[in-house]
Order: sequence, then structure tokens, then C-alpha cells
Amino acid sequence: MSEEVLNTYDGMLEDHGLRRTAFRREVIAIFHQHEGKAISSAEIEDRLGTFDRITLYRTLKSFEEKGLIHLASEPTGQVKYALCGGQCTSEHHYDGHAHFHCNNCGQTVCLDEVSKNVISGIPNGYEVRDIQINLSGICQKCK
Amino acid sequence: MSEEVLNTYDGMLEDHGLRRTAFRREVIAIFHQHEGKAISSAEIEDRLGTFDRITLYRTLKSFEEKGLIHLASEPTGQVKYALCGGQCTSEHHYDGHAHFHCNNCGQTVCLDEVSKNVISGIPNGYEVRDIQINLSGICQKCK
DNA sequence: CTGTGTGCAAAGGGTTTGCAAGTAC
DNA sequence: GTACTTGCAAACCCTTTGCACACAG
Repeated sequence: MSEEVLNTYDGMLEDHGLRRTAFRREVIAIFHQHEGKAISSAEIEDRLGTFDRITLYRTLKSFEEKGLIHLASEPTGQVKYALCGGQCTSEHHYDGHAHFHCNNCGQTVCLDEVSKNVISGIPNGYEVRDIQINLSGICQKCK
Repeated sequence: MSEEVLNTYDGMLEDHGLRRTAFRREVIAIFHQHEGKAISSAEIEDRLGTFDRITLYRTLKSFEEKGLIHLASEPTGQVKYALCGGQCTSEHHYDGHAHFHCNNCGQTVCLDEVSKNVISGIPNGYEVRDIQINLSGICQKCK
């Protein structure tokens, strides 16, 4: 891992009010390797060399609370995580993209091309704080 | 339970190739009482008088497979279920509406007013079979 | 009668909690 | 030094599986 990348990871942690530890750097590195995809806790485990599952759960929880990652659940309820864009905070998530889940290979990719701005018709009185669009089907590779 | 309603429930079961049992009628009745909302397995349990949790799991699974109900998972991964419209089959689900989850009261309602037809910008090569739109925030009552 | 559904018990798997030792700041 | 983080163990909870009995068709 180059020093520059390390500094980037440290910066991400610092920006979100998280202490810079080796474990957290490693988890961010794994997310970085899967940029553009949402990955499950199990997938992260597989990538972690020396790992402790419990610590990973807590790490993901604090990352999510501090706005570093966001949840992207499958329709079946399986929880996956992906790196947030730079504008996310603990107050509000702004992941402006949809997710596509492939029923064949099981991978979930982020589709930046699909905008959420088209959503309309929300009845009066509802205060929308988050929008999740989850597509599923067969991805490019599996077709 | 009037005879007419009973017949309706029986018809729903028969139409989806499911045997008509007392347990299944009761589960459908609970969904009917919560029409327009997605409910969790735990919420159904609370409503069931004499219930067996395991049988409920299996019932929900077969309902889902036969196109009687559809999944509406929360962003957190919690699985909820809602009655399908009449056009759903075991081959394909056509729940043409979005779901709104209230972060305060925890209820999930179906928003028929929010159309999925507006989704565009899906890259070539992706075969979309299902679209789920999950909104969250504060509902009318809690505001 | 035959195949499906139900109920109970037990197993399974992922996630959370408690606490002591270690580490960032 | 203080507060947060980590690691291990155990507990938890929801869900699934196996099997015998009951019931729908």
C-alpha cells in the first residue's frame, strides 16, 4: 500500500470523525478494491487476512453511522454495503445512484446512470429523507 | 368471518395453486387487515391467535413463490411482505408500486402513486426483471 | 389413497452484547 | 490518562431442517 493511498484512507477516517486504526484502513481498502459495487459482510471477511468477524460488524456499523458507507440491501433482505460519495455525512446520505443485483452471479453494482430525480407522485405529508432504487435481473457478464 | 370473505380467500389460494387450509386463510386475513401496508413476519405472529412460527415461515415462502405476496425489504435488511395485485404469478411479480418506510413508527406503506415507469438510463446489456423503489423518512401521521 | 401441510424439536447461521486488554489521541 | 477500539466468549434471535402425524384433494 503506497503512502499516498494510506494518507487518503486516513483522511477519509479523519473526515468522518473516526480513529485511524489498521483494521479500519484495511476495510476501506477492500471497499476501494470493489469500487462501484456493493459487497456483503461475508465478502469482506473473505478478503480480510487476519480478521475478527465481530470487529468487522462494529466497524461497518460505525462507518455507516458516520456516513462513510451506505447500505444497499437486496430484495431478499441480504444487507450489502458500498462506499458513499464525498458528500455523505452522519446526518444524511446522498447516494444518488441505483443498485443492480444479478440473480445469477449474485453481484450488486452501482448504476450511476440511473437517476433518482425522476421519482414523483409522492403524496403530501410524507417527508422523504432517502430513496433506494434496487433493480434486479441478469447483468452484462452473465447474459 | 363471513362466508363471502372466506370464499374470496379460498379463491385466492385456489388461483395460485395452494391448498385451502385454516392456517393459510388466517394469514391471508391478516394481510387483508393490513392492506396497503407491508408487514413483517413478527407482526403477523402477533396477530395470529394460535400460531406456529415455523409453519408461518413456510406459509410465507409458498405464498411468495406462488405470487400471492411479494417481499418489500427495508433498507436495513428487514424483510416485510405485502399482498400482490391480481396479476402476479409464480413466474413474475408485477408490484407496480413503491414502498415508504417511516423511520419513526416503523410502518411500511405501499405508494401506488409512485410509478416505476420513470426509471431510465439503464446501461445496455442489463436485463431488468424487477424494480424496487424504497423511500424512507417520516410519514404523514408522525409528522 | 397420495401428496401436501402442520407442529414439535433440534440444529444452523448471522449478529449482538459483555468484558478485559490494547491503542489512538 | 482517557476514551475509543479490538478480540474473545457467550448469548441471542431469526430462520431452516428433519421427522411423525394430520388433512386436502
